[in-house]
Amino acid sequence: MAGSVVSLQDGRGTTATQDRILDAAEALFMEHGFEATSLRAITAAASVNLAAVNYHFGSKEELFEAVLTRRLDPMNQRRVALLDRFERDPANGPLSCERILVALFVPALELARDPALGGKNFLRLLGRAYADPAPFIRRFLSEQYAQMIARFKAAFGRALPHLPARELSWRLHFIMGALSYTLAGTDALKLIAELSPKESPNDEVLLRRLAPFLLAGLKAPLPDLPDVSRELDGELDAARSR
Amino acid sequence: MAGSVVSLQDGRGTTATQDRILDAAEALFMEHGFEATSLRAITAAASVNLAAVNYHFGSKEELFEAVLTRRLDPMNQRRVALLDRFERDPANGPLSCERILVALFVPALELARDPALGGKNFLRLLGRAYADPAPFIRRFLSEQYAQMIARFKAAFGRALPHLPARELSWRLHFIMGALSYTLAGTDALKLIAELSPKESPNDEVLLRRLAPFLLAGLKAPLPDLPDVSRELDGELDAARSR
DNA sequence: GGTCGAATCAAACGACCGTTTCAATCCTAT
DNA sequence: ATAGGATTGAAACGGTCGTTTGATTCGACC
Repeated sequence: MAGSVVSLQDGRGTTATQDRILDAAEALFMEHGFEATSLRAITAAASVNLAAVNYHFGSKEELFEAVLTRRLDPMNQRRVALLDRFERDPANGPLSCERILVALFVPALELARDPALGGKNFLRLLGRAYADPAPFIRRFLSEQYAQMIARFKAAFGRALPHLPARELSWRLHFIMGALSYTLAGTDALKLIAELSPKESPNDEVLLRRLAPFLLAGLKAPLPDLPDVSRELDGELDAARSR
Repeated sequence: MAGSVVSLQDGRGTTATQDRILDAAEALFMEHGFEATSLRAITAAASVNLAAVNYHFGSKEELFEAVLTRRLDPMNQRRVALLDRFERDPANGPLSCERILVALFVPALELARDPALGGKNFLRLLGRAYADPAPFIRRFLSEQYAQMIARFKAAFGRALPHLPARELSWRLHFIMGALSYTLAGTDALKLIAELSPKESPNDEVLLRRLAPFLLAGLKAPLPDLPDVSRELDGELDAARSR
């Protein structure tokens, strides 16, 4: 029970043991997922006693949340802070979609780039968590993201005044999906190595390809009755009567 | 061992027991993932003896592959067949991106729509599998998808002759990512209910929103040095020196 | 220097896991 | 009808799981 009160042994509220556990858990959760990673594997990798996890974090689920919070919370705060700074900057008039997307991407890039901050491992873990239907994970993520998403939705809404709110919500959903899938990408790294053998396979070239793609999707004309939709109708009718 | 030879008890090469196992496994794998779903839970839900899975499928992993193959194989064959039909159709000249995307989406929609074909459950399971780094899952999926992806990449390449092959590969990757994430979507159904309370929350409205978004991304101008890229550079430099 | 809480440790708990075994049963083909 | 393979059944195998316990060590403070 004493573990629930943060230690004051160092300035950041965590002990060396807790940090070693978090580092090992981050790497193993990323590689095998939550369910398939055992506390014994984590404590062995961290050179720590098995009971230390339950002592310091309470349970395996709480450890998982701590792993996510450690990186996700600062990243989302940086995102909102960056957006605030852009919005207050009087030089550029109304905020463009490009700059909003920059505020969304740059903190993720900084995290991926700085090995001391966890780097690529964490982004892959985050992408996995996004696809996990476990209730406690979904609850945790939506709580963590709710504020940030709301802020960015408002910003995009001002940048795209002609876009109905409902349509914007969908497109933001698609953006977060493509982003998390791309970052989780077990295949993405392989793809980079195959396609760009000269570029070092970091997440930066990845996001630099993703941004124009998403921007075009964001600005796409309204799909009231676009070609693809009509063709979809026709094909589905044809398929139904086959 | 005898189970490895398919029974001839019915016309489709599977027994009623095997079908019940596949149905139960599909639902449970979808809900809890591969690792967190036990054979005991599957066999109990299927009202089948525990040993039946190892008898009929060999192992838990092979059962998982059988669950995927049952739906995925016909769906991808339908995709390629549809694309073939479009390409051979002399009426419409060179194939448009819209029609290629239709060939990619319609078989998924048919599967999602027909409850007898497994419906939404399977698409969610597929989305999960896409994000799973387990080696046997990744190997299986890339084998299953390799042919289909290659065919569609070639088709898109003809429809977008100005787009370098490398860029096209990236955008196809993004498309498959957004598609699988959206279909896996634990959040998507919730989003539909919130945004479109009048529409029945099926996958069709979902894909109808996704298609225009992805089409715009596909046709996006080349990101040689787009605004967002330059802004990204600037912001990253600024962040580095902070 | 002794005290007291925080932290670590080895060991065990009960539960559940995937898989195997082998006898009992079913179904088909002779 | 009956032989023989295909299928099902109950039970157990060895392991691993998350969590708990109770003793032991550590380190700051009066």
